[in-house]
Amino acid sequence: MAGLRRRGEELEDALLTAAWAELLDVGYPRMTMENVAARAGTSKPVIYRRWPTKAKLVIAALAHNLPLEDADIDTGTLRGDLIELVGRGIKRFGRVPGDTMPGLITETFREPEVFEELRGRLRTGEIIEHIRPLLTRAVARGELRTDQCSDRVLRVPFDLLRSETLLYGVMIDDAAITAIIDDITLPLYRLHCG
Amino acid sequence: MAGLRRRGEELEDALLTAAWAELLDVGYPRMTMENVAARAGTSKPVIYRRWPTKAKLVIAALAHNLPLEDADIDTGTLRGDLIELVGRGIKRFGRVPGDTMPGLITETFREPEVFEELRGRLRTGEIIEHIRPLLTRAVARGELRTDQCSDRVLRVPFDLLRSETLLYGVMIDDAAITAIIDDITLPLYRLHCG
DNA sequence: GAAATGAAGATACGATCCGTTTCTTACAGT
DNA sequence: ACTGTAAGAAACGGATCGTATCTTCATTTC
Repeated sequence: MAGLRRRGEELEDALLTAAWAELLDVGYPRMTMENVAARAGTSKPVIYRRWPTKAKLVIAALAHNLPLEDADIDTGTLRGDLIELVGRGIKRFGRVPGDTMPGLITETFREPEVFEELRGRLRTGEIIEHIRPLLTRAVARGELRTDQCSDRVLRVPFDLLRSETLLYGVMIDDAAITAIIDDITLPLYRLHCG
Repeated sequence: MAGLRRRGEELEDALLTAAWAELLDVGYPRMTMENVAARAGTSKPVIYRRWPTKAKLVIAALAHNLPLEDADIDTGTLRGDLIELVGRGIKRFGRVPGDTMPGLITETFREPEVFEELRGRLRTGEIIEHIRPLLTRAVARGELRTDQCSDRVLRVPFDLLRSETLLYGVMIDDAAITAIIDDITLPLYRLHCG
């Protein structure tokens, strides 16, 4: 219309940003492809040429707008490191509308490929690789004896937080975090690695 | 049409049973009110006269088809009791299609009233009241010193199982259960109540 | 610089499904 | 038998997904 036609990365950025804004504004179920297109100043087919479904668009928007800050954590104590790591996780996911993950899980449940992609982003792989370095450093400091323990034990703080996030809404305050770390996670780690 | 018109409880049972069967067959997102009505041998308005939304129908169907067996558990040890309790939980939720809970959460997120109802069924109330008696009995036997500990600690086994169920599908084997009980739950309970 | 290629953007469409409305007809209580 | 309430059938409006069509611009290629 205005003789200005975006292409490539510029257009893609606009779409993912629009999708993210729409998600924040109205939540997953009320986010429509039509509105995302309108917000990006374009039309639906432009979206569908890139992402075949709403679920895949949202997954792409998540990755685009919630980059993993893999910055090293080193507060000097295992407790401090854990609180920092979990806090970042909360801050990161706190920005995701609470209905997004359930929405994605529901929609992709019957599509193994997309569901796998989603699981991969939440599951062991990513999370464990963030926790284990903290343990290793704690061992180096003498706080623990070994960093060898099962993934299931390592995952505990994140599994608990995810459970609370999904069920109780997104708001998790500092008291909840310290409770999960001090009352549950640290004792477990000490038991298994101390 | 055939001159046979059901009423009251009989009809309601047929509807809830049909909803449950439909849920098992095709999962939450593909379950339609139309098909539920057809399966029950009736029509949509009959459903909508009882439950105003799909979400409420499904919640009712869950309650109808997954009765809480509140039968007392007393295996003689806290470990045995916990494994039994968790096992029942798994058997119970293992029959719920994996996409049902996320589907309900997604759809009811913007409807505080229904969402509250759903939370109430999963959260503290129900679950805690099932775990605490086991603790009390363990105290009576001398296995623990007190049954006073935070709800969050008590909930741990169920939160972990829910997390695994949501992310990894419904299949949770006995090894996972005993790992959650022996490596995580019991040590925590002993720490906080021993 | 002109032609060819390919994607942008607008519009409209088919399909599905929710929840509602309307209307007829059977059953229950009096 | 009479009457009111709810069952059941059918059709509708609205939203939204994903697709198809067609024109128009921009980039690439000669």
